Amino acid sequence: MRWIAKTNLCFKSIPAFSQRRIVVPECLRRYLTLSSCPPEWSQDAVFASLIDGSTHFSHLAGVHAKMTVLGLLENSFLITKLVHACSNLGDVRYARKLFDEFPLRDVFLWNAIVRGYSRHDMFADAIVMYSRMLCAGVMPDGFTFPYVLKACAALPTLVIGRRVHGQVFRHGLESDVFVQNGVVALYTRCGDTASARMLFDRLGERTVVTWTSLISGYCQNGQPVVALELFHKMREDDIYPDWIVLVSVLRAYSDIEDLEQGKSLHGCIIKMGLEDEPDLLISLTSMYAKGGQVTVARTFFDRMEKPCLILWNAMISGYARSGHGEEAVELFRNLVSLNVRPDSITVSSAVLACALVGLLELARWMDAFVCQSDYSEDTIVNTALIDMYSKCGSIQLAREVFERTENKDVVMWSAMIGGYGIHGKGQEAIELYRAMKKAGVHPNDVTFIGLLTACNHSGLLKDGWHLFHHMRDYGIEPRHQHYSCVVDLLGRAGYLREAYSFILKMPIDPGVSVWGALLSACKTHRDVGLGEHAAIQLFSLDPNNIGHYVQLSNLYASLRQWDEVAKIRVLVKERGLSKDISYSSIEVNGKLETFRVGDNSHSRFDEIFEELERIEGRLKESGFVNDAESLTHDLIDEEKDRVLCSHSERLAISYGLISTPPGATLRITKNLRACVSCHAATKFISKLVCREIVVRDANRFHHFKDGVCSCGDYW
DNA sequence: ATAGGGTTAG
Repeated sequence: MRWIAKTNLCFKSIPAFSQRRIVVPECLRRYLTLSSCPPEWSQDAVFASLIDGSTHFSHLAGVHAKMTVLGLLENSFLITKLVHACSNLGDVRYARKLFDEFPLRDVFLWNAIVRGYSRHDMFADAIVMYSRMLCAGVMPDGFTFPYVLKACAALPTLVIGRRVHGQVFRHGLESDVFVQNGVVALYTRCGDTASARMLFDRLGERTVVTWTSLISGYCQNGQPVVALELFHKMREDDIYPDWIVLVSVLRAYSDIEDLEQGKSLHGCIIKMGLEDEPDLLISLTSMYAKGGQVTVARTFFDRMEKPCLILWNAMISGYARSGHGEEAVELFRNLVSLNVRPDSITVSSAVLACALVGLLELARWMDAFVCQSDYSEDTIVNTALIDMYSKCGSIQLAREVFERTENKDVVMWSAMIGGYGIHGKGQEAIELYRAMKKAGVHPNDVTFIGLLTACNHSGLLKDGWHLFHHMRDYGIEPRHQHYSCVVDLLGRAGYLREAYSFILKMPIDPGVSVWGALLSACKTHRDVGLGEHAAIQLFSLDPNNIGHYVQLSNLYASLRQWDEVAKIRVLVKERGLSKDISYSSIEVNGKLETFRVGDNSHSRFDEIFEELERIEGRLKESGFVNDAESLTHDLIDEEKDRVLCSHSERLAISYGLISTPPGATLRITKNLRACVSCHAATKFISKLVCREIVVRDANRFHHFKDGVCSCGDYW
């Protein structure tokens, strides 16, 4: 008894100690070595404390051994506690062993084992144990269902979940808040927000958890606006938000791209004193990064001494999603060098970032990384790789990834089809589509966007038209993108009137993309009347987008209507817009060099300019004439030549020619669409210098070889 | 003992 007194620990203080979850102290461990318990002690209470105070599985094993010696294994209360503690400390198998060895199981013991499996994501086992419990004739209670429902929510279908929901009624638990929260979460997690909403509306009692389930459900099913409405209703109901519901609300603001509202919520979070909640910090990081405020996001990231993987992922994907590909790749390299193990989300975000950067050499590095990682078979990662390679200019390497992946889903097929699309390989895209159907994979709306784009870029009017009408056979309702593809298709081919009447017959409001497609077609075919009509729609729908003004101005310029061009320039100035600066980048030795129009800042400018002049001279010799239609100013011919020759694309080509070995492919990326004159010149140059030149413009890829372009002058 | 959240591909 003396050792107890010495440590100032009397029996009364044991429960307090167990609640604080302190490591089993030495004194209690010594107790385990005694052969019997002092008679005035309650053995049960001491062992309960020992179990609760264990912080390592080895402690529990010791306690279990002692219980065996003392013959305490008949006590269902203690066994339940042991099972519970074992699963908490990570050894569900040991918990199951204890469970199996104890034949007289009450509802508490059953709950403990179901909970153990559910908490460790072993959902099938949780459901199996639940059904065995029913077979054993034990009545589930209000604690059983939350665990079981959580397991059901993780299954891909609602079949079992619905059955369990029925059993909730049979056991009279339809007014238990915890159980009902589980049911609401079940339906939202399985994507059935309608059922979840119906249940929610009928509930008598709702806690912040109930609201959170539904709000996050709407977020995950692409209805952030509804999620936000619900959040405001929740506030009207005087439910005080906690940090978990705010996670979903931040995501909703991020999804509707309303950074201002997000910022003001951030202010509230600071006032509520929740800013240091690590998991809320992840949401804030993600929101700011996706919203383009990468510097702010980065300060959150840097604030953490040891960021968790999800924070890494949020930062990397945030960089990528806001167009900061290089920063994303750099951060991914940081992670790798710190020996942090990436998961499939990290890797797919990094692959997405590489697609954005566009360097083929970087793409190959990323591919090699994936191949030696745990994710070489991962469908999502490989889909990202296919997209990456096609955006980095190599449709062949994209196809290799496609071929080597075993499990192809619709998304992967669609990515490959879309890849052929932006490379102007319409026939290949259609062939692949046939193969996909043959493989028993059903197309979705994205598949058709890829197909229609492919038809567009290859001028396959009939095929595109046919495919568009084919969508309905699959029950797919066309979206804006599909309609704009068709308008593009008709418009490029010169069927401007048909395109316009097609727009008038659309069942949904034609948006920016549809009118944009029409305007662009009017520019190609120099139809001022219809072009102006399209432009007026665009100016009211999307007044701050400089691109529409440039398009209309170019249309006027192509018809030499300089007065109109000047009017547009005034309009642009009035609205305070400025023209996007055009630039081209070229990949040399795995590095990007960027040029703007008339750029003379490069260290090798003299050599570049010399090469440029040499090339222009040879072009003229072979009869090439610069087409001035893409200029918006009324210049004399000589000036036009000078401006066109110093277009960023030509500077990039010249630099490529002097800094790579003869015959090497040149890979160029432009931020805007290819201009008519440079496109024609590049075709000539490819033949003149016997080089393949790959140009990625804002829309698609052009492969120049032997004087022709893969786009067939159709872009 | 219970339920809710954050990061990926077209």
